[in-house]
Amino acid sequence: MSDDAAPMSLHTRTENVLRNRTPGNLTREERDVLESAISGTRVMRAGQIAVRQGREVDASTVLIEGLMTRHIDARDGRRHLVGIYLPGDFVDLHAYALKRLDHDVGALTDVTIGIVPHSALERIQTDYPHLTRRLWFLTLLDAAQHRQWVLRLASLNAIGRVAHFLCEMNARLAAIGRSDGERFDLPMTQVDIGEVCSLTNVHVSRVLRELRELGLCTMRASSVELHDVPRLAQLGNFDPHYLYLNDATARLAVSGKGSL
Amino acid sequence: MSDDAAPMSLHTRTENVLRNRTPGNLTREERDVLESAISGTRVMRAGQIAVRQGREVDASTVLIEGLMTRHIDARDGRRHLVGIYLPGDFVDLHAYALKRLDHDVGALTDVTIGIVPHSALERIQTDYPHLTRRLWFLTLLDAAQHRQWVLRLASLNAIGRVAHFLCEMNARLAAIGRSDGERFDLPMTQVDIGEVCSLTNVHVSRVLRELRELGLCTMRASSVELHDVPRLAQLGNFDPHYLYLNDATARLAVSGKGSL
DNA sequence: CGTGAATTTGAGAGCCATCAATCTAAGTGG
DNA sequence: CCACTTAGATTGATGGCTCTCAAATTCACG
Repeated sequence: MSDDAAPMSLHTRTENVLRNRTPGNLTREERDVLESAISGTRVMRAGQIAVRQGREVDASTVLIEGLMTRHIDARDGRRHLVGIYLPGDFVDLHAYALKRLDHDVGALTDVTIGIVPHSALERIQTDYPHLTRRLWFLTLLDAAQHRQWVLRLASLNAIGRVAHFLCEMNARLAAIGRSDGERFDLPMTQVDIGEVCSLTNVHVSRVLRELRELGLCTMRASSVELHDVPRLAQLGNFDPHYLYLNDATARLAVSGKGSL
Repeated sequence: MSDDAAPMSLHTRTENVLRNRTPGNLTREERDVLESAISGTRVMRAGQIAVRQGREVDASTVLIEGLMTRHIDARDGRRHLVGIYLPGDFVDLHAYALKRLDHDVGALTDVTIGIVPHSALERIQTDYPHLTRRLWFLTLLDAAQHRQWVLRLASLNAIGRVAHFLCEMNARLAAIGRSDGERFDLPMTQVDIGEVCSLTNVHVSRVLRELRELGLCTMRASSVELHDVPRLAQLGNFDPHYLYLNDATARLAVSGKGSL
């Protein structure tokens, strides 16, 4: 379960953790400590479930490469995403204190993950109060994103929801160097996007067509291009403050232009 | 700002914190420590804003009496609740690590709150690792509730949302001894409920009528009576596991009957 | 008893779901 | 090299849930 797929140079596994977030990147020492808390890495195929709802777990997962989801299967048989995670995100850090999750964690694409035993987190909690607070902060970031997802469903219509989601992905990907502020890869199907925005794939298709016809963005295969970030942000009522990005990244996220 | 409204006997201010939650109530010592972290109490009138979005804060708030909300004003002028809080809940504990909130915190009714300076939380974090973890757990409970609110909006129709919300309130109120499992006070207007469930007050009215006609529950003024908790829970796809209640309370929350 | 807030009811409209068929692209095997 | 397969995307027609607008009614309270 923990055979390293390929040797990784020191820090490459945690380089994206809290990268470009506002209280500043992790210090060198914090990176070392966190890195050494990873007992091993693991590769999973798209579609696999990493953690099942209700199952007791004794390790958390940091996503190194790929896309993962938190999702809940509703009674109607449909799957609903309540979170989506990028490289550098802890997908189930909250399992450390919760022990059992209230949702599933799955791989949306092929992924590489790092395993962080809760025993290692215990040691961090007793020995590194500052890093502990950064980890706590990470789970609070999650909560802030959840609140924004509530707001997205509550206050936006279909096109606004998709615009908001694309803006969020653009901002978060830019923070980890995977978007230049306007263009990025997003290996999601229209069904996936529907599960995020609570829309049918049929309607997602119509919305993407409208965004295309409005000249706001194009999405072909897994490649997204935002042609007018400011107007998209307005359409989706997107304000990146909830992501706690540093200033440069936040500016990029609403203008599409700038440098990191 | 911190004149105690009325003298309170020791522990009455924190008696509801984590009460009947699953890793067990706070220990006597933890209660003492937490109680002494409260620098004072404050009374606020219904409708007042306690913390404004984006404002930097250096203290958190524990709700002692009354109802508070986390809400975000959308561009369309409508207010959307992203959380609702009961006595014993920390309404903005996350401000300790976040410093600036991504939402407003307001009083839904007249409330009494306890002020917990972040300096006191710092001391707890360095001196009481176990209590720190319980506090972390509290913020994770918030996140779990947020996820369920996402799911409520994403997967349920109007009547299901209201049913789910009433079940949640019943469960959480039962945990703090404010519901007998079927009957409780809930001083909210239909506009308020609409802001929770993302419905117009007009439609909330229709939904409550339908619930009444189905014999599932009646809500008059601020008093709620659930006539058939199991059917309500089914209608709202309500499963209280996300609240991490202890077993007795969880059973009560889906059956309406039982004792704590 | 008057006043304003909250609730209730009705009529009409719009957004998005549902159902169904078609189309495209990529991969597979003969 | 092409028929076949399959997942994903697209388009059209229809319907339902909930919003909007408007008016009436009830309730709390001074």
